[in-house]
Amino acid sequence: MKAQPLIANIERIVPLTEEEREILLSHITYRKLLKGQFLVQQGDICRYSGFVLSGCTKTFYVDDDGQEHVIMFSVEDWWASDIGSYITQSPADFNVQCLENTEFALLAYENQEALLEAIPKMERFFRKIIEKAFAASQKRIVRNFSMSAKDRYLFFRSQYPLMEQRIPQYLIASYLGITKEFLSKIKSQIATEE
Amino acid sequence: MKAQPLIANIERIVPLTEEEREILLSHITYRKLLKGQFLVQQGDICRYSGFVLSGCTKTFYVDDDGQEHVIMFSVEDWWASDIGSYITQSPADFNVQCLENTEFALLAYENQEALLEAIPKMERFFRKIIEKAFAASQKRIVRNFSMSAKDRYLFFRSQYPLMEQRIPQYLIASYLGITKEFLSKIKSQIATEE
DNA sequence: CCAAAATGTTAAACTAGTTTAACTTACTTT
DNA sequence: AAAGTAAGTTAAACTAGTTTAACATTTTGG
Repeated sequence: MKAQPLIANIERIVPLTEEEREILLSHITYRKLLKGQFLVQQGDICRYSGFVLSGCTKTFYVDDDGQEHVIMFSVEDWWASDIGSYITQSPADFNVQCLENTEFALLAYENQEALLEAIPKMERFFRKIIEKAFAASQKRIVRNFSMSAKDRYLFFRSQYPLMEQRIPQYLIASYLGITKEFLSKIKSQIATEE
Repeated sequence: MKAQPLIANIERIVPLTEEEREILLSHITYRKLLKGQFLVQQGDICRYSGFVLSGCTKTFYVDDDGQEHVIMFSVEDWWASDIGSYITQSPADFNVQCLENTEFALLAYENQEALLEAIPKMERFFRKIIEKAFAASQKRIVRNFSMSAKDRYLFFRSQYPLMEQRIPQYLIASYLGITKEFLSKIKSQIATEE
């Protein structure tokens, strides 16, 4: 069944009965987007949280100078959305765009509300995953201040060893908060060290 | 009653019955710490989430070179803890230290579990505040990459106009990810502009 | 299979922010 | 009121990372 990875992901935190699984699935829709298409665009209201079944997205902000800043990548088994916009149903600060053809299990905002009404223990699931994401985000802020660009790159590589093969370097540079030219320099420096 | 600000804070998100308020309060303890004392220390397990009734704390990380990096300040009506450590009950990455004599309403980890058992809708409260904190954290990451130190300082000043009066400049510099010397330079630059 | 577009590299000139160090000012404590 | 410590300032020398620009390589679509 298509949503198997989503069910598995949820049940790692809150086990569900067969009935609950069915209720859950009745609140989920599916959508395939092509490479380049957007799940949300800056300024729009983010109507969906997307659980990635296959493919890959980038979440990014375009600043006043037109520069892109990647804040996260989402691959299989991760969620993608602009949470700030989703929870308040107000205009998004971020864009979520597909880097590959991407298949999502979508939870529309209204459906999340209905789902939490129907299965209150799902509150627990969402609380736990956001807690984890928040803790990770705080640590990232500290890394950005306490580590050099080179060390952040090495950390990224060790934390997500598979991402580098699917994501262009200039987007990884953006995620690390540096220019693609400087990442290129770092990489050649690492290469000559070895 | 001492915990009034906490009750008010919670009821802005989930209204409680009189009975629920009592159950809630039975899970709360109170603690006063002096300026300089710690609610959590890096390496310890964070046993409490602290809601600040009066006073002020800094949450910070000390890196391998011994440098402090402030990730947040908590004043009245804010929570303070190392969430990563609290939720997993594993060693803390951060310190929470009082910048003033500080009075907390504490929610011990075991008590949070019991409280969520007793009043399931409290899940909703914690989910909502963490969602908000996470969205804010993501935006902060982007600001740190897309804005100059001067603009980050001006943003901080406009977002938290009262903090500057209670918190030493060198800690604000740390929060902004710059040295105290550079913040000093920024301030004199702003002063001559006006 | 070719052309164009997207991605990646190199290097020189530059700049935002750091480091070091000396000095000033403001709090505490006695 | 003195003395010590914590906090803030200034300025010169420095460096991590940016900018610009030219070129190399890979991927993609027609």
